[in-house]
Amino acid sequence: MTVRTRFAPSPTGYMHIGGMRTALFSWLWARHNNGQFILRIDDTDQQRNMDEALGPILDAFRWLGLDWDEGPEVGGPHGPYFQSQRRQLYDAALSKLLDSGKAYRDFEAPADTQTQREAAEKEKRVYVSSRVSLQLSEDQVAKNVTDGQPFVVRLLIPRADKVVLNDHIRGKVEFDCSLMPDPVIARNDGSPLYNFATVVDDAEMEITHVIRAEEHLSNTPIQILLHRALGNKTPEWAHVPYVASPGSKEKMSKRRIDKYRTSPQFQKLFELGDLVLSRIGIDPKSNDLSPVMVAYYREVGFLPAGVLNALVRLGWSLDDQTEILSLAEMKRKFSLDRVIKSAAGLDPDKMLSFQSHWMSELPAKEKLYGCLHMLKRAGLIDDEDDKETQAKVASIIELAADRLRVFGDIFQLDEFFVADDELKIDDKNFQKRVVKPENAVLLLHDLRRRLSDIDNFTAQPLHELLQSFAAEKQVKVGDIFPALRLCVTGKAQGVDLFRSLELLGKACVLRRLDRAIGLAESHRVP
RNA sequence: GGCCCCAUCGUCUAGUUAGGUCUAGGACAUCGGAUUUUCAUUCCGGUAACAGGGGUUCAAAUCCCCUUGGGGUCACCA
Repeated sequence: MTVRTRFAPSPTGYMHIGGMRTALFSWLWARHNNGQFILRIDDTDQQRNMDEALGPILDAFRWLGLDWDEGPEVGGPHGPYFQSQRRQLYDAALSKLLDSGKAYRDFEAPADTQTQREAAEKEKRVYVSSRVSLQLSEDQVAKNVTDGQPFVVRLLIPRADKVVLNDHIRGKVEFDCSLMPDPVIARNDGSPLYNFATVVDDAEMEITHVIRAEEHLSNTPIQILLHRALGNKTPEWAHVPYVASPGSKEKMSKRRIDKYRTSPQFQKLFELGDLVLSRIGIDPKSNDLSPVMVAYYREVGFLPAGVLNALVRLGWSLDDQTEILSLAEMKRKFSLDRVIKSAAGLDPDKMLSFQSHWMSELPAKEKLYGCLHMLKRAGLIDDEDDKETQAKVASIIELAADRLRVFGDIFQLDEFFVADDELKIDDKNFQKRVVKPENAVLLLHDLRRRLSDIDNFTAQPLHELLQSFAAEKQVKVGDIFPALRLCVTGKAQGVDLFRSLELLGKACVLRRLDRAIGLAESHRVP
């Protein structure tokens, strides 16, 4: 039997990071078993712009490299893959249930149903459907229908039964049917509801394993009952725990983003994100893009491998050691029985650590392209394809080394891209190391002269020059290096100073030095 | 509230199915130390957990029960 799994998102306009993890598990299980992964769009209740709503979801899959064998854009033998276009299937299944008496038309007014529900709640009694419409004779039902009496179709729950499911992750779970109201499976106009459409589609698409989030566990007995009523072979189930927000056990949610913003666990991620997004023209305070969404990580400059690695280790482990896994390895080694049962909180720190690892593994060329793209978006370079620009950026990346965890980190080296008079100088440190010390400006004046005299403006000679300069002036290198750094990069610390000087070039270094000295002097004489 | 699910370091987890090899292992974070002109890296080391209570057993993180805590779900949403 070929394993067939599916992911069935509703087109919401964004891809949830937790949903992505569920999808990953589902994809992994299919691929691990050389099976098929199907994407189906649950749009029974949507009337919005499909491109806008579905685009980001497909983009997220493509970005992470999770392909689908059947679904939107690729089609397949069980299409269409949009529930809104599969009405005939649902109609047929509905007639079948109605004809066999396994479902019934319920003419009870919604208000009445609601009242009973509330009454039951008030009396602390379990609510089950009144089934008054079941008393109606066949003729009466027919008459009601022709009269246009509104109704819904409900599945007739076999109240004497128990539903036992053997979940791949949760083990044996039992539900008592006597406690279940008859669920509505179709509206008056015959349009199907989620539970019903899902069952019809899962059967028609020959899904063998339904791998989905834990919150669907309570839907499962209904779906099993529906499969039985329809005479389908019931698929196997695996209910994956949801992804919780950092430091809590609550399901991560787009709506709580403002709360996450102030959570200490999320701090680093938001700081990083804010910095990068504001550079590339995305309002970081807008909630259109947030760490709840897959797109956030792409925009900030995460690698698919980093995100994937973080996601797969959320609720799944291979053994007591393995942390780093490529997609290919995951595919080989994934198994459902090693998925944990409890909800796991997303850990931004660990995510960033995975990301750092995969960034360090990335070939230089790809690092270059990623950074070029970022710089271009921020307007810090004009032409991504310009050879000279590429060579410069490549050198900067090499300088940055492991400081570059995400592509957006390239902005922390913006001193190499901004115009001299736009260089921002860390004022607090500038005061401390340049303005306040008695001899600093004097030393810098001297140093400037020496620097302008040097012909071979490369790291090694520069280093030697600085060293002998310090010795000659009888100052500690620790006094002069930081001051110089502040003047030419604006920062108190950073990448190798001498290679930075080399890269910036003599002219630029001298200009910046002049500007900084001027600034320091004007500071001093207020 | 009903139903269902879950419970090991701050976090992600190994160990639970087949009780002993667990004085509970790893990773991230954190704190020291070494390296580094600075920062980052790297290396070395430290702190840190079986929710509580009862059983069963020679032996319990592991099995059973209760309590507590956390979560999900209770729609003519998906």
